[in-house]
Amino acid sequence: MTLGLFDDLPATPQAPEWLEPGAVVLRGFALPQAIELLQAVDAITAQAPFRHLITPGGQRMSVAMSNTGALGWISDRSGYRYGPTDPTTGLPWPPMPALFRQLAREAAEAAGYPGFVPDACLINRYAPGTRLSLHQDRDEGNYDHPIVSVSLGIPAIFLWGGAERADKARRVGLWHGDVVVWGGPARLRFHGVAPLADASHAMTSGLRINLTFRKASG
DNA sequence: TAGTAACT
DNA sequence: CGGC
Repeated sequence: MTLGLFDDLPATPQAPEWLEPGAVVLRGFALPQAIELLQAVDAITAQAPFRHLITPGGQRMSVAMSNTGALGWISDRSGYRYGPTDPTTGLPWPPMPALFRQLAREAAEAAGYPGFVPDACLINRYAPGTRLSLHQDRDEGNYDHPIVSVSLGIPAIFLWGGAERADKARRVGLWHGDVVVWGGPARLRFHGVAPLADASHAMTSGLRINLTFRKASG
């Protein structure tokens, strides 16, 4: 994608691409806010720095993570959970910017989930080679609320699996500005990210930034 | 088990 | 694969 000067500029408003009932890719949905979103990520991660979490099995995740909002997702040797404070600093996670909340609500509504009010935004930073193996989002209080995932920077191949880990995963390209929303019958689908290819993007210093919005409590 | 090794 |  090093040649794709205009890869993040869709020629026309894009039709929603349904992966299955309940799950949709909104191409370019976050493009108008991309610069502001990335500026906010810089401000947030100046307070809650990116770090590589450890899985319960003791392995270092290749994705660097931070959080914004009342709750943040964390992993360590004792498990996965949401918590109100950053284990690295002991401070509350930085408050979620109104722009983030609004984008998540609008994307969820466009996907058929009106009234989404996220209380957690996991910020994932991917460098070339970074991956995220297939998993389910199962650490939230209930599964009535959708997941909203915003892609910024260099492209990735999203792995869209099934209800069981062994199900074959579909490979879906995600570019700067794309937003994936899944909920309802698709809420517990396995998903992940293939190892990132080398690429560059002017707005992210050659990285991919992913914002994943969830309602973790309530 | 949000990762890895150790296979085929 | 074994501890939440």
